[in-house]
Amino acid sequence: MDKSKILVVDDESRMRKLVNDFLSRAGYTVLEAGDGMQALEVYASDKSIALIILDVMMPGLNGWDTLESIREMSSVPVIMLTARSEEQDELRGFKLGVDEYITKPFSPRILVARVDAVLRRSASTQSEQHDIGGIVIDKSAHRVTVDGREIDLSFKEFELLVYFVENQGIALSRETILNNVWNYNYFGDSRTIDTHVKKLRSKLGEKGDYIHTVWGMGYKFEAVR
Amino acid sequence: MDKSKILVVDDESRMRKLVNDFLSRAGYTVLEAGDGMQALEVYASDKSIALIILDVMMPGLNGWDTLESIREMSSVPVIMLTARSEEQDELRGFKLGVDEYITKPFSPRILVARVDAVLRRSASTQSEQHDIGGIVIDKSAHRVTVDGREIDLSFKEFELLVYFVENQGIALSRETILNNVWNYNYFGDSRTIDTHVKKLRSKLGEKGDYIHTVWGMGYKFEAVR
DNA sequence: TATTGAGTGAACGTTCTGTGAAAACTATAG
DNA sequence: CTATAGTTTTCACAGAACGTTCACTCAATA
Repeated sequence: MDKSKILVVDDESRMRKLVNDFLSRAGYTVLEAGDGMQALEVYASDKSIALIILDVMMPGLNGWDTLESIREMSSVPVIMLTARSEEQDELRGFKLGVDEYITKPFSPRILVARVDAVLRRSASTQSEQHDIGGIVIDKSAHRVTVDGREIDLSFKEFELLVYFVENQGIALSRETILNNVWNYNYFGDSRTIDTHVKKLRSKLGEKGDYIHTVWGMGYKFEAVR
Repeated sequence: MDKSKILVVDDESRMRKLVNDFLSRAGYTVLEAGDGMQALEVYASDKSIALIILDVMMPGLNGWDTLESIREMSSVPVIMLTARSEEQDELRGFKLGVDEYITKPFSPRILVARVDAVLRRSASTQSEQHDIGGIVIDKSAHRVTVDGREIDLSFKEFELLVYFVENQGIALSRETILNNVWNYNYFGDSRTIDTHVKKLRSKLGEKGDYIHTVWGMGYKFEAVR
């Protein structure tokens, strides 16, 4: 399968770059537009774009107006970026066929997960499930079973485990983990990861040592002892 | 099974588009007509249409007159779209074989559910019924029994329960629930869901904990403790 | 052995959920 | 049209679950 093309529309270049980074790393091809007009031009000249991520609050053509114009030419999937404080104009969104909302600030993991989900949905209707060495993760049900036994994970623990599993065999620094599982504007102590790892390990029982410590570096998930 | 073809008749293009969107996403093929005359033409030239959704209030031929003409050529299933204020001419509808009414505003869930129901009914004479772990839901009778004992649910409680049951095992955010169970133009507090969940849980008795809280996320229905 | 990093349990502050009651809204009957 | 009962929504508070930090201990490296 080839990489899907995604158009990111935001007036803040910092935000565009950020989203671009995350999506590029997730294997997508990313195009950027700094305002609504530019977005329309870009999309008009390249209808192979699979998904558009639209910031709501922009000078000139705002996200909604831009979307309205886009809808005149296509029903391409759209994700709206909103600030927490901004009211989500759900009615408008619904009518215009918004597929998802992402509230700033968001974690890269969530961004990528939503993008994946929307693209998957637009392709087919399939439920995402991982199964690694006896650990079964059902993302849609937000459920994890170890050797058939369901275990109870908190939100962050779940997010962290999913991140580990989706990056099996790769040594991940605390920095990297923080950047991907936590919000991009998180500035806390990276040792908080240790605490979550501890809890994860204990909740995973004997499968807990699939989470390997890479001394002086970080952690690595691998389904072996 | 191939997609059923549905003809949507409404003078407001926005409304047509909206209904089209919802139904397309649900996997139906949608045709549109902007007035009664056009509807008659479209239907006359394509009798493979499985269902017609008719707005009552239209300039020119109104919904009723249009339906009358349609009935001269076919007994195709029909759903009438009415505004809350408009009186539902039930007698007339009954005589003309109206299958369902949908009152504006409606939620996507209701639209798709009614369409599904009508088409299913028109295919076989089966009444829609769920039976999950002792909870029996008769959708057409709008009745719920728990371990054989009938319980009394309000409209919203019923809708919510049905939505949960039809999405078993999936963690549903409040956002998602609001979008699907409430009207598309609902702007309220998502905590209202908590209140309904509370009442549902208590009315379901010990089966109440089939509704699981997914902390930091939403709720999930699962017929286990 | 000295130094640096990791494991751990407890404590704290934060965020989210459960809940009852009040308010707003609807439908119904008089 | 008004009163009334029932339903839905909002609100505020209490309590639970969670995320984070900290101080300490233990382990790895050189």
